[in-house]
Formats: sequence, C-alpha cells, structure tokens
Amino acid sequence: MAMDKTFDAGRAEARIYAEWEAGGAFRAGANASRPETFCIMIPPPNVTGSLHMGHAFNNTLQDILIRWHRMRGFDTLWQPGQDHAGIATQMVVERELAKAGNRSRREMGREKFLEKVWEWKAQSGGTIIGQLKRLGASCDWSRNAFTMSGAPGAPAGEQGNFHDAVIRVFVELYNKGCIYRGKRLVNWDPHFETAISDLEVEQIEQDGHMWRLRYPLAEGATWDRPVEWDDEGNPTRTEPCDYLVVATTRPETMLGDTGVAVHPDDPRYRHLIGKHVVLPLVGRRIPVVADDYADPEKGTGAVKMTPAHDFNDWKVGERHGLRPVNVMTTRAAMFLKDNSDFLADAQVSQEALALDGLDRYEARKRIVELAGEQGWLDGIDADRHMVPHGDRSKVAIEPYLTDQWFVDTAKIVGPAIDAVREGRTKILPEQHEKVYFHWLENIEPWCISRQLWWGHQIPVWYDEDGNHYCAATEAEAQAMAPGRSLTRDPDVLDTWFSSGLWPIGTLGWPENTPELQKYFPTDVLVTGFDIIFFWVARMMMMQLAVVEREPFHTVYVHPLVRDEKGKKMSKSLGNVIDPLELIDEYGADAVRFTMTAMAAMGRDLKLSSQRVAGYRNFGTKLWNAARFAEMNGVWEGHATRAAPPAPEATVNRWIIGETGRVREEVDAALAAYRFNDAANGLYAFVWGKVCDWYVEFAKPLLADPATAAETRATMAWVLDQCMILLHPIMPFVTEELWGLTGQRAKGLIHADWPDYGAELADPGAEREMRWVIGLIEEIRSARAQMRVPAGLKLPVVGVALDAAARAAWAGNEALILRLARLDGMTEGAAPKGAMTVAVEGASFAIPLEGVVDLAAETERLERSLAKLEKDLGGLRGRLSNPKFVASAPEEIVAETRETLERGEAEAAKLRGALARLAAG
RNA sequence: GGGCGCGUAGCUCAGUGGUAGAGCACUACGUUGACAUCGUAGGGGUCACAGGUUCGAACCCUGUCGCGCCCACCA
Repeated sequence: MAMDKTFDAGRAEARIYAEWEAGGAFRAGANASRPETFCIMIPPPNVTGSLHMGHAFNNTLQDILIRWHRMRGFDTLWQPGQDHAGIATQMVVERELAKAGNRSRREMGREKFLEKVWEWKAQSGGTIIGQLKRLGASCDWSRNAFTMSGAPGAPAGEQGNFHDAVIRVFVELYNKGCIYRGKRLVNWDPHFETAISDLEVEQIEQDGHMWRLRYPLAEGATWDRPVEWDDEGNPTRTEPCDYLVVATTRPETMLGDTGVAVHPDDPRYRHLIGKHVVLPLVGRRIPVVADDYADPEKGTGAVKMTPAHDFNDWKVGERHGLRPVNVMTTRAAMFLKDNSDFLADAQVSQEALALDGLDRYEARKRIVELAGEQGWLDGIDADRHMVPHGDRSKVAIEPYLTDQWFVDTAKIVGPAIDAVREGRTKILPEQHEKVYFHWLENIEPWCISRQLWWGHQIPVWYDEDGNHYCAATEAEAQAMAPGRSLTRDPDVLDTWFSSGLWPIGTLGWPENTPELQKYFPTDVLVTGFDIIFFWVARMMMMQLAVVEREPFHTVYVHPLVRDEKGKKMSKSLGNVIDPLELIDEYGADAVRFTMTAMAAMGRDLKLSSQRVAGYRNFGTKLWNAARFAEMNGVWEGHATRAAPPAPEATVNRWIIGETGRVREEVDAALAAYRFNDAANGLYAFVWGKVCDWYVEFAKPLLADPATAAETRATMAWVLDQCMILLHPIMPFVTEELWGLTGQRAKGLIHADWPDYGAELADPGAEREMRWVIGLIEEIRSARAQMRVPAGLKLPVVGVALDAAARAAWAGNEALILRLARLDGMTEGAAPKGAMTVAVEGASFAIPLEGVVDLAAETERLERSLAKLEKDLGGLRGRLSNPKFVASAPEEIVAETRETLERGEAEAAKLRGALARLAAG
C-alpha cells in the first residue's frame, strides 16, 4: 500500500458513500442492542427543491450530531423525507406544463393535473436526495418519507401513508372543536386564486399614491375645513365644508365602503358622529362612527371603512355593526352585476359605471377617472407604503371575504407555550424563545384551506343544504347523512398542516409502531429561524394536541448563511453560492468543515470560497500526517485499539494527554451545540499539536531503536483518534484514511467513540514539553530576528541551569537540537557577543559574534525589554493594590504573582544579555 | 411603531469579569525525506463612542451613533 499524495475527494466520496449505504450504515436500529436512542427529523425540503447553502449548512450540523451519536453507540435514526409543498410544487408543475405546450391546469382538470404532478415528482423529486448524499448526509434513506404518501393518486411504489395521519388529525381536531369553518376575511392571493395564511404574506415597500376622496355629508351637516396654515402646519383659517375627505391607497374599494370612522375626541368631527355621508357612485348612505382606530394624525383623520376588503376595517366594522360588502371576485376583479350585497344599495346603473368585470387595477383607474369627472376627487399625493404580497406569487394580496377552514389555534396553543416555558423543550440560542412566545401569545386563527389541487383534500362533505360532515372517508360521512347526496370540499390543506405532523407522521402514527415507541419524542430539531413560526411552533402545537407530548427536547436554531458581503443569498441578487459547486471544487469535507467552524451560535455566517480552500488544506494536512506515518511503518500490523498505549518517552506520553484533553473539549462543545468550538478545537489540535510538534518530535524517536516501537504505536493511536474525532465533521477523508491505515474490524462510521479524557494527562510530561517547546520557540524566534541563515546550525551555552532544566534538556536533547537547529550544548558562562534566551529556570546563550548584526539584535532586545517592563508594571500595580489581593479569587492572585515572577526573571536575563552584547 | 441582534487586527470572525485570539491577507526567511494545499518568524487592535458598576470591563448597566433582521402598518 502506498498512499497517494493527496486525498482525491472527487473520486473517493461517491465510492465511500456507496460503501456506507451498501453496508446499511445509516439504518436505524444498527445499534439496536443499545438502550439509548437518538433521533433527528430532517426539516423536509420541498420536493421541488434543490440543495442550497442553507440546506447544506443545516444538514451538515444534523449529520455531525447523528454521526457523533451513532459512534457513541446510540440507536440512531435520522429520518429523511420531502415536503409536497402545495403552492410551490403546483406552481413549478404548471410552469413546466406550460413550457411543454400542454393545456392549462384548468383545461386539464383536477385528476389529470394531479397525475402530472405525481409524474413530475417521480421524475425529479429525488434531486435533492442525491444532493444530500453528496454532502455526506447519513440519513436512513430506507425510511425516506413524503408528506403526500398514501394520498389518492399516489403511485403504487410510494411508501408510507402520511395522508392517513393527516386526515385523521384533521378529523380529530374537528371533533374536539379545534377546527371550524367560517366566513372570514382572509389573505387572498389573486395569482393562485387561493387563500393563504398570515405567515405567507410578506410586506414589500412600494411607490404608490394616496387618493383623497370627497364623500358628501347628508342631513345638511358641515365641518370647518382648514384652508390656510402657518409655518408649523397649524391651521390659521377654516371654511365650512359639506363633505368629508377620506384618503385611500385603494380607491376601488370605495364601492364596498359601509362607514367612515373618526376618532371620538377629534374636535373637527366630533359633531358628525352618528350622521351619514352618501357614498359617491353607489348612493349608499353610510354612517360616521367614532372609533379609536381612526388616527387624527393620519390622512385627514376620517377613514373610509371597507370591512370586506381590509382587516382593520373588518374589526371596526364588527364593533359598529358595519356590514361587509364584497366588490371583488376571486380573480380580484370587480363584480357588481350579480352581487346581491352590492345591488341592494346601488342606485346607479351598472352600465353607467362600466366597472363590471374589470381587473382591480383597471377598476382603480376607472374609479379615479369617475371621481375626477364627477368632482369628488379631492387630490392625489405620492405615497410610499408597504403592500402585502404573496410570498410565492409575488403579487399584491387582496383581503377577501370567503368561507375557509381555520384551526382555532387559541385552543391548542397553551401546551406549546408551557412546554418551552417549563423547559421540556429548549430553544437554542435562548433569544429565540422570546420570539416564539411573542408569536404564540398573540396567535391568530390559522387559515388552513387552500383553493389548490396539490395537497391533502379536506375530509369534509356537504349536502344539498350546505350542512357539512367531517369524516375520514366518504362512507363514514355518508353514514352521518343517510340518504343525502354529498359532495366533497374541493379545497386542500395548507402544506404546513401536514408538515406540522412530520415527527409522528414519519414514525407511523396512528399505528403504535416500534419506531414510534423507540424514537418519539425525538431529540433535537435543527432548523433556521425563518421557519420557527411556520413549522416549529406548529409541530409543537400539533404534536401536543394529538399525542400530548413534545416532539423534541431541543430546538437548535442555526444562523443564516450569507454571501461574502453579508447579504442574504437570493436568486434575484445573483449572489447565490451553489454548495454543489463548492463540493466539486473542494470536496464535501472542506465545505462541511468550513460551515461548522463558522457556526458560532446566534450569528450569521459569511461564506467565502477562500475559507473553504483553507479547510480543504486541513484535510490534506491530516492526510499527509497519515502518509508520514505510513512511510515510517507506523501502520504495519496496526489494528484498531481503544485504549492508548503506555509509552515511556515524554513526547509520547504528552501527546496522549493532549488527545484526552481534545476529546473532552469536542464532546463538551457538541453537547452544547457549539459546533464551531468543536471544529476549531480539532483544527488546533491536529494541525497545531499533532502535526506541528508531535510529528516533528517523533522523527528522532522513530530513528532511535530504543523508542521506535512505542512511538509507532503511539502515533498510530493518536492518528486513529484524530480520524475518529474528526469523522462527524469530515466523514469522507477520515473514512478513507481509516480504511488505508490498519486492520479494521469495521468502518470508521461505526467506530467506537472514545471516552477517555483528562485522566490521560501526564503532568510531568506536560511540564517537560512546555519547557522544551518554550525553549525551541525562543531560540527560533531569536534566530529569525537575528537573521541567522536557516541552514546554519549554532552551538548553545547553558548558563546557570537549575537541576530541572538540566534534566529536561538531557531528556530531550535530540529534539531540541533538531528543531532549534543547534549543534550541541556546553555549559558555562555566557560568552561575549551572545544572545540569551530565557525559559523557566534556565537561560541559554547563543554566541553570535561574527555571525550576525549585533547592533540590530541589541535593538530587538531593548524593544522586548521595554515591552516586558510595561507589562510588569501593570502586574506590580495590581499586586500592590490591597483591594485586588483581598477580593480577587485566590487562584487569580497566585497566577498573577507567578506571572510577575517569571517576567521579572526574564527581564533580568534580558538585561544580562544586553550587557553582554554591549560588552561584545 | 414594537422587538431582537450586531459593531473586536486590512478582511471574515471567535472570545459572557482577571495583561486581547484564530483563519485568510501582508512582510522576511526557507524546498530540512509527511505536506509549497508547506514550514519558521514577524508587523498589525485606545475591542464603535460616552458615562456608570467593580480592586479590575471587549464582557455587566445606561445613553449615543452606525448596521442588519423579525413583527405590525394598504387613511
């Protein structure tokens, strides 16, 4: 076996992954004999989705937790799957169909269209699975779930029956009175022609206009309208006015106005309360009502009320008995001709208005035109304001009055709040708990019906009289309504209603499956903050409502991956970094390690490819350490061993202790979800300790027959530990090395996670190594400062060594000579023209006369001395402060004292060296 | 309007009371048999600003400035 110079990630990753899969490494139950279980539910990506950075990050963290627990012997399940993503998928498939020149969804009909969606799913729904595999995600793919599995029309091969669980929950919640049907104002998406929930609305700031309209006062009423103002905007002159002025950004809604609101204390209008205005065009007499909602500061202080097309107006309307009058159809066009609500009041002929059937924006123009012509347009102001948009369709949504199904969230929210408040479920970082509480404590009813086709059809049937029957099947519904002719509600459920059941649904509920018993409640949910409301809160509410248990004990909310400049990655900005391209270029391990190292809790991470390159080099570094070992016969006859060897050489004892330390560090970091600490700790250990020092120290030891064998054993063990500890973060390169470097009973993915710790530390060895490393660093530093040619070996004179220093030197002479590039030591007085370096309990003089520029060195020493003196001054000041000595913890005081003593000794040596240099 | 977070080296960021850290970038030297995807050494920071608490503050409190995000807001 001869190892290649580097790890060829591009070639090896697919092979390694295939081996894991073929060996059933990801299967739940692989550790079935163990009592502890560990389960993570993947946040199911949209079946339309492809892997973006957010997924890559999110799934890397999950995979780390999963691999870590698997190696620790937990019976581990990482449940994968995809979400059917109602609107998103319907949109994608419609677009695809249009591209292929097919008939539209409507022409095609529901059944045929759904067939097409399933076809599409079969064809390209697995894309993201392949991409997750490239990342190294060790999900149990044999259990892959889908939120629409088992739905009518699902192809035979589709495993699972998520549909039944969803329907069953709907029926249960309905029967408990937690789901109801109601005619309410909803966010209507005119593009998809469906209701959407509050959460699916996003506010976008847009330039627009504010139109001021005049509504004539009835009963001969007037008010004093200001016509002149002073510099501060206070009115200086008023004139009696026989109309009210209302301002609106949507003038077309005026046809549905059924009131005008003013503030009860507004002196301008107080006398008008209870009087009426006559709505232009329609002639409807509508009341002036007093309501705190009307803000005297805004607009004209009088605000038109359109309860059927505005959420605030709806509330005001309820308080004052203002009737909602719908003036738009589902397509957001005017419909007046057949609108009985509207016709009841209309006193103008529809033809004269010429509004019927107009799109809302056309209608807006027409209304403004009419207002101008008829003299009730008071003015137009430019206005920039927020306009609600459908988050998928990107069109302005229209509040619209329809019959919809709602979850009465107020009834099921309590346990979800309590679970977090009482710590049964923890949200990390904690700051997110506040947001969670705030949302849940102010929760609104959840509109769950969607006028779409792709989704779980609502299990409700209507009879001829409009009575409804909720049941799991049509037969059951029919049994509830004997002899009546039933039609099923055509609407489907909000996608999030089904994904809200992801934890129990994927585990086979309502059957009490072994998986459900074993893995539920699951352990940790790893997710981004953007779906805390959409998904996390709903899972909490729904699991608690249905099975009365929290779905997970921890929610780890990870930060957002942004681009190098800190901008959110988005297609429209064109700043999207494709994780697959990064994987192609640097390998999955490098991408994973980068994200892990940057995953500090609660802070967004800015990703740059340069950083990824750096961590790719880290993998190479480990690879080369193993390669060095191979060249030195370290792996010959090596077999996995759990316990560390018991070597005699200081260096070997030292590195074993360091390994124990890093293992504890990694475990503590992962247990606290401090992924970055785990990654950075390992990086510092592998590169900074093992490669920089241990491998270098090992070179002379391997050459010496007295220490070669134990050094080979130690190095093999230490490198094994590096592979094991790094495996959760860098699974591919470590697995490859594992296979190349010894007799292995099982793959690294199954290797036993170590449980040694600080007890491996050997204080004597550590002290000695600290001394040796300190000395070498001092000498190197001095050599570099003095520009001693790197190839030139120098002698060194030990000056006044104490016994410990002499012993440390004697025990490590070969190491020191080699790494400090010295050619031998004598003891005695420092010669003239020598530079002195100080380490604990010893000082060494390096004769430099004739070798280098002594004047420059003098300068350096003086600088060091000055800096040292400054630091020492601070320390002396602190120690001479009685309050510090009295109130600081003892160990801090002791530490300060030691630091001062060491510093003073060093300063003395520097002074000595300076004196000698001056003499020379 | 309400809430949350951030401001530390040129850049990206760690660091939750005890003399400021990493990676990258930069400078100098170096191909010494694991690694140039490398090694050694070095320069570089009044921790946004102002107050306060404390023996001691990057860290805790108050305020100011700057940046980001979430929620609400279609008069």
